[in-house]
Amino acid sequence: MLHRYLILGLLMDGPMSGYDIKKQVHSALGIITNASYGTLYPTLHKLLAQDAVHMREVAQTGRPSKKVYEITDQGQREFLDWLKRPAAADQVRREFLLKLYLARNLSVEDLLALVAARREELEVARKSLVNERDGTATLQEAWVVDYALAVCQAEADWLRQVETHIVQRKMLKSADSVD
Amino acid sequence: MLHRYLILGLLMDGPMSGYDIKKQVHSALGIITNASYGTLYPTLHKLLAQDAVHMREVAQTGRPSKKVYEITDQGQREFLDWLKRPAAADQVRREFLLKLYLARNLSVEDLLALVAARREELEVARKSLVNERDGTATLQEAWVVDYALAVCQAEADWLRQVETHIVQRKMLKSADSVD
DNA sequence: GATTGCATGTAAGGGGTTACATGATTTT
DNA sequence: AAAATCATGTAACCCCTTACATGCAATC
Repeated sequence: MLHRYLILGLLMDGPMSGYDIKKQVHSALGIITNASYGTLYPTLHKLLAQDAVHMREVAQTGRPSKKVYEITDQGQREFLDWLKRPAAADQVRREFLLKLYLARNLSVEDLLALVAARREELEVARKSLVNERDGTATLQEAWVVDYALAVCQAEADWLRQVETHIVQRKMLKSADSVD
Repeated sequence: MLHRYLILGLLMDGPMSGYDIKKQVHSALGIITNASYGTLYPTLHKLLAQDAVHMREVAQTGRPSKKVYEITDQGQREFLDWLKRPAAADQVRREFLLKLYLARNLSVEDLLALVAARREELEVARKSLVNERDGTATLQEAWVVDYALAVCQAEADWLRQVETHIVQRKMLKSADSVD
């Protein structure tokens, strides 16, 4: 469903091919979705069958011909309706959080290793987001990147706290065993 | 896949029925997943068929008999292997972010309404998280709630910035039209 | 007498990923 | 000669949600 509106929304700025859409998703929207061709093309076909878009084939010299999709009036109406409705709750599957919750079964050392690995991942993500932030062309793109940066930073801060808890508990335990 | 390890992880603390698992998911793990019976029972059946758990039926007086699942050695190995592997990347679908990205097509008033609605939602979520935080029994539960609170706060702060941008742009526009 | 809690499940469908398949052209 | 870019798609599968179906016991 999300990808239906994603496509309609991109087509609001002008006709595009499926390939063009994929490119834009990959470059500017990775924070929102990782949609692949296996999602994008079938969704376009569905939109076409439902007259939310229409399509014309454009021949090109030296390149395969492409199918350019254009949003219809009906499609525009559907998109604007969706846009004004309050957003559905985010669906986020956070494997790392689950691991942390279930980590009673892990030694303190393994736990710290898990946390450290996550922090490194976050740092890598943060750096690439900072780069991305410099290349943002529109205000909207900047908002999305800023969101990702804010969440990234919040998780990093939280992780530092978790790390402190773990270390404190470790010290308590060793104090116990010394007594 | 997530729910496979979730179940194995909960069974590491002792045998449980599917119903027990559902209760624990609902009370302590709502931030991580909202798994319903439609996920939990079939996953248990799969785990059973693969000898990661075994099951015995326990008759009860005055209540329906229940099927108590216990993790096997093989299941424990599988779980601990998973726990030590670095976590898979979070899978996300953030509808609100998508709307904001595509909101070029919205009037400033509608945009501000969208943002305001989101801020209210966040405030409601924050309050219920603060309550939940008070009721946490284990360190792990507290970590999870703290994570949710941190992300919630980060998004609220970011939204305030976005709101400022929108208002500034609005003022720029009206200054233009005065000239 | 109605609702909530305990306890189990299935069926249909939605939304998505991964891998595969094809083929020309341009760049390295 | 190999790899990347342009361009389209399908098939199989996975995970999960929603809605439905059942039935007894305890509480309000």
